[in-house]
Amino acid sequence: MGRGKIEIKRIENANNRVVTFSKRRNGLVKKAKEITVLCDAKVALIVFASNGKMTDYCCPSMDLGAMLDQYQKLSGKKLWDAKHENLSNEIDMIKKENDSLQLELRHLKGEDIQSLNLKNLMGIEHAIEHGLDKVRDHQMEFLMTKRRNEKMLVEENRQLSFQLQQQEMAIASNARGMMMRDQDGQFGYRVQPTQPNLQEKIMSLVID
Amino acid sequence: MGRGKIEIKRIENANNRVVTFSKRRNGLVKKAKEITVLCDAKVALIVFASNGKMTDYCCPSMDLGAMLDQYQKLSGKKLWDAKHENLSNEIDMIKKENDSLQLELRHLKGEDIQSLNLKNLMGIEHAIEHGLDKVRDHQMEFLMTKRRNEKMLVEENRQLSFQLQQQEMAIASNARGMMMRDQDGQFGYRVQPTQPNLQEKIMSLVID
DNA sequence: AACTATTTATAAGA
DNA sequence: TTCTTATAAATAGTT
Repeated sequence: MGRGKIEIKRIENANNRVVTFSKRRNGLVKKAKEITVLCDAKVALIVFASNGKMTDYCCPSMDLGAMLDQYQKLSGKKLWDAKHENLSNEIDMIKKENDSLQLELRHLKGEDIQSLNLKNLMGIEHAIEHGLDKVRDHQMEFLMTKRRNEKMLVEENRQLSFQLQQQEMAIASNARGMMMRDQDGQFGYRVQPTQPNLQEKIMSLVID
Repeated sequence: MGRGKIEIKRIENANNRVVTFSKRRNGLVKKAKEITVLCDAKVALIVFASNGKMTDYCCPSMDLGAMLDQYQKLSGKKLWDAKHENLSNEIDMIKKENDSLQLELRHLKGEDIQSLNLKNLMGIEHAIEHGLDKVRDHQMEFLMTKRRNEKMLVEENRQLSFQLQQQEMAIASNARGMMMRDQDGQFGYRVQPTQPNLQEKIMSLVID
């Protein structure tokens, strides 16, 4: 339908090919619209040019998603259902793993053990005992740390008291000389702990 | 293009509509194929007749699924991606639940407890102790059952031995009379336990 | 992008 | 549905 007849094979001249594509694509979309209106048909059309540019048409009465759902039903071919199935299978797998974890957890808590035989029970008992040992070991570490810290606190207190006492004595012995020169009492003494941050550190450990 | 010009509006005569649909659908598919070959284009076409019957065409160089993937990328519209997202989210949720179960499990086994504080440790200790109690209770039930079964076995043995002895005595006392009439010894005695299935039942319990 | 000679599609009829 | 055919529509090559 044109000045000359053409064979239906790839148009080698790139420019002609692009022009023809443009004309025929428009014709195709027009025809799609026409059959939609004339015949109550539902049409979905997607066209990619060789340069990747896309044109699409979908009848106004149904969106593409619905068209494709219908397509899958009628053709039996899977578009996204296959991907869905993969994901669903993965969900099933994880759920099963989850269930077995939950069961193992309940067993370790002594629940749902009615159906277990003696061998299983003994295995679980050993696992629990082992866990208990470890947890208690760790608690013990905590307590040891606490005790060490308490000892350090006590020692620190002792040193502080000692220093305080020494300084009070120094003040007392100097008081008389000071009284002579410092009428306003503007020079005082501050008591500084030897390791100023240590007490805070220790307290946080003890409270924890 | 035909014997007369027609307006592009729904064809009211049902028969004409069906006929026109058939002709134009063929034309549409033909044009789709032609542009595919002539212009290196990728075309997907789905047509539903008003009676629901479907026709589809997809260029040979790309399957419909790939076409639609591309469509989603280029158009930004979502076809199945939304459904996928839901499933993916569900997977993430279950995986998280899984992880926390695994962690709880490891804690009960005394693993990965370095980061726990004393309060958590004590909670876990109590859970473990409780579980251990329950498991041991249940083991104890097993052992009690076994012991009961052993007693029953012993009692059964005692009765069987007694019956055996009695029958042997009976045989011995009748043996002389028998010898007179039964030269071939074809008549014998079978020892039957009083409850033939009991031993098997008990054995299965003990072995379990 | 427009033009137009031709081919192609198809509406109506059988 | 299919075939036929007159005619409308699409479009290949040209400008």
